[in-house]
Amino acid sequence: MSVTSSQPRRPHSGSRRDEAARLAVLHAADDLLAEHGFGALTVEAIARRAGVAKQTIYRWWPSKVEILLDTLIEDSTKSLPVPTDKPTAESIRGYLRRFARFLTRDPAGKVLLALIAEAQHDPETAKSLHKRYLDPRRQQERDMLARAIEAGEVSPGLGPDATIDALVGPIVYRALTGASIPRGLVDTLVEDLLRPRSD
Amino acid sequence: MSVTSSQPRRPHSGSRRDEAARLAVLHAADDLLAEHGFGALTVEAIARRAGVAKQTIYRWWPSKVEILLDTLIEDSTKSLPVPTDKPTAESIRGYLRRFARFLTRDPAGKVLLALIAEAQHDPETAKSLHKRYLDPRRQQERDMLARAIEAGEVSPGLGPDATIDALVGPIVYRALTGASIPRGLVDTLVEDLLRPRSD
Amino acid sequence: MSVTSSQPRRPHSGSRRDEAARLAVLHAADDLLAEHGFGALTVEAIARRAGVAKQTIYRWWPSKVEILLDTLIEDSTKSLPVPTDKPTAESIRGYLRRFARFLTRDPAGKVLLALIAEAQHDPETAKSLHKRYLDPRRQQERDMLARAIEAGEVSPGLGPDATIDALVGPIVYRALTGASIPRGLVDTLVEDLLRPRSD
Amino acid sequence: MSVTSSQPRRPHSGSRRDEAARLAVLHAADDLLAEHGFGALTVEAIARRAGVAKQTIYRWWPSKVEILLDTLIEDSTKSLPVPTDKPTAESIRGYLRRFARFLTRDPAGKVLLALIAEAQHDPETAKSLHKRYLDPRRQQERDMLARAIEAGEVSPGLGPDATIDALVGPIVYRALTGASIPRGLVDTLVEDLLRPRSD
DNA sequence: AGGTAAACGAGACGGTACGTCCAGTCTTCGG
DNA sequence: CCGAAGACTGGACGTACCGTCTCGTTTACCT
Repeated sequence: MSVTSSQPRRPHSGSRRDEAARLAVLHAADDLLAEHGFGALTVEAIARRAGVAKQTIYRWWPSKVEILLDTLIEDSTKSLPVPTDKPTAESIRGYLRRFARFLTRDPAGKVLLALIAEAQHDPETAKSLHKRYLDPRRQQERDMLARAIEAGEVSPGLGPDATIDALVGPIVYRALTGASIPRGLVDTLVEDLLRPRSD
Repeated sequence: MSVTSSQPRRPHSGSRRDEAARLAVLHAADDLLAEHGFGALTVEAIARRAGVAKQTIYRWWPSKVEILLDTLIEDSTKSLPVPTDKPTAESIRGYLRRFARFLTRDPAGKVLLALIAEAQHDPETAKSLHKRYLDPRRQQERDMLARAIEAGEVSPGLGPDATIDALVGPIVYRALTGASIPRGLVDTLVEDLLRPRSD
Repeated sequence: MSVTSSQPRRPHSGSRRDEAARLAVLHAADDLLAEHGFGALTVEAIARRAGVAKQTIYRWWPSKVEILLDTLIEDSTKSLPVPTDKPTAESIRGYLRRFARFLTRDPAGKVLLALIAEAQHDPETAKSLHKRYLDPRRQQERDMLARAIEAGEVSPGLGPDATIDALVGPIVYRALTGASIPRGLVDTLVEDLLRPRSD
Repeated sequence: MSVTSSQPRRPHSGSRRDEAARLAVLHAADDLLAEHGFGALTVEAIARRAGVAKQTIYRWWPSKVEILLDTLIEDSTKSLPVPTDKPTAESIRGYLRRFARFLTRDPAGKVLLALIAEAQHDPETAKSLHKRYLDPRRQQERDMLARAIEAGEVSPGLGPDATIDALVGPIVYRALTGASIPRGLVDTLVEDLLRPRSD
């Protein structure tokens, strides 16, 4: 018997998790958020759009927040990596610019804003968002900052977390209030907060 | 003697808007948000708690967002006025500290966070929030800043709105992520962003 | 403008129960049972068919069994009254014949069979069926029988309930098993069970 | 009968139908019906209880009705045989008494009631119930009756099926309505219906 | 002083989404 | 090839709120 029908033609798999369904749900959630806003983001709508039964969603995700977290983590790992190579002020500025762009342009950025918003309404969301997204990312950002300080590139007047919040906060806040994020804002933040007067 | 009846004992009024009902709704909304979180803040629950018919709410407020805006405006006018008297760096720092305290301690601060959150989900909320709260307050903040600049007290490296966002953003962001706002953060923000290096 | 629109034009009433909705539900349930069988008799289908919201059903009926009981009581009061006037063997025979006809021909008869069936699956149904239908009707039947005995028309060899069950049981059983109920069966039951040999 | 292999030590057999699984399903169905009523009798629950995969059930039984029919046939063959030996009125009365006892006491009797009930809801069940249980049994009962008539033991005023229904109907009906079946009822039915007035 | 109009509480209504449960089908994997 | 395991679509369940509506009652204003 030869190699016949080696292409993976399977309507849906069976005893193992259906990867196609997983992706369909993730994309459906993303698309609905982008196209019709958070109000349209119901589990029923996701299921409808993904061509999947509601139960399949509830089997794998405890809530729609976790779906969004999945898409956010996947997307932001790809399109918004924290720099690990050159610990320079320049690379930090680049990261913040990409972050600003991510929040205002990339659909995945809307997902983060939506999750921050949802976290205000629901403590469970707050916990998940921290544990699965904010905290790990913050750790990487702290590393980035620590290496830049060690290299003598920057010397902030605040502790690591406060410094990062001072940089990131204005960007997030403007995104949340629908304002654009001008290049000069990021530059000035980096300039004023990472290189204080006294040297 | 006897008839005292100075207390407003009227089962319900008649042909004019019932002020007692208005206050009952506002307080019910506030209380529910504080006690049981945003999830419990349904129109039905507000009506139940306020001892008011649902229709009475819909008659006067187009949505529960407007209820929250009413409470927010009332409360933040009282407990968080924008300084108008002395245009000094010190008074700006004081304002920011009170703002930080408002967001993290005052129940009314939670209302602002909830509205910023809701604005991510619903454009109508975003519009109302800007028009009725953020924009007017921002105008006062711009005035405060302009007078301080004119008085030579501060000289920020950014335009007015960007400067204010750079100060306010970190505070809001930390509040949104459930972090405390240390005194040093506000001080350093004011120091670094309002009195940049002289060159 | 005169007496115009004295006819009761009201789309739906408001604060009082909507009689039109009540009837729509009852008829929808009846129709669905008749047209598509018990399997199609879901609350959702009834709501759909009646043009009524599901909640309107749950507001007034604790279960679909109670809906069926309502239709059954209403219908069988009309089309299958227990004779109250002439306490003769003939009137009893007539009643049994109408009962047989009701079970096999009248759509409302199917409702009774369905409820007897459902009572086997669910004790709550059994309780309701007895309390609201079987018991009151049985009381009337006992009265009918007692008066006939008193009048010397009949003299059964069994107690009242056993006698009635001996008459009614075969009819119900044949209906349940999809058999027809020949005239002679009813006649012979009356003959053999109500007028025993010894006199 | 050879090796008997009385200890049932086989985890599961392999290529032939697993008798242990078959029995486990049958008993699980019986037990669930007896313990938790018809409502608990879902295919999933049977599979769970029997320690068997759902598919194993669907492979061998087209529906849960057929499972119940299997148990019913097996049980009622054992505990409720139709008399074949002595064609007397007495043996018929004995059979009816055992039948009454079967319906009200034996768990397997509940299975028959449940199947009669289910047949009202689903035509497929009605067909199966007749074909596999009611019709064959009825044939035996007709034989029993015919032999008794031929022997001059009884002389009913009705045709065979009507006669049997007149005897069985009251018993089934009382069982369906949760009533007890007094000894005198069976006696009187036999007396009045099988030995009518001599004229 | 009486009549009218508005606001009130109450709550029924048609809807939409929730999260759960089961039916019946399908696929994988081990024996 | 059988059976255990279990993922999958589909659809009904009963609940919670939504925003709209109508009822009957209660004032306040305006003739």
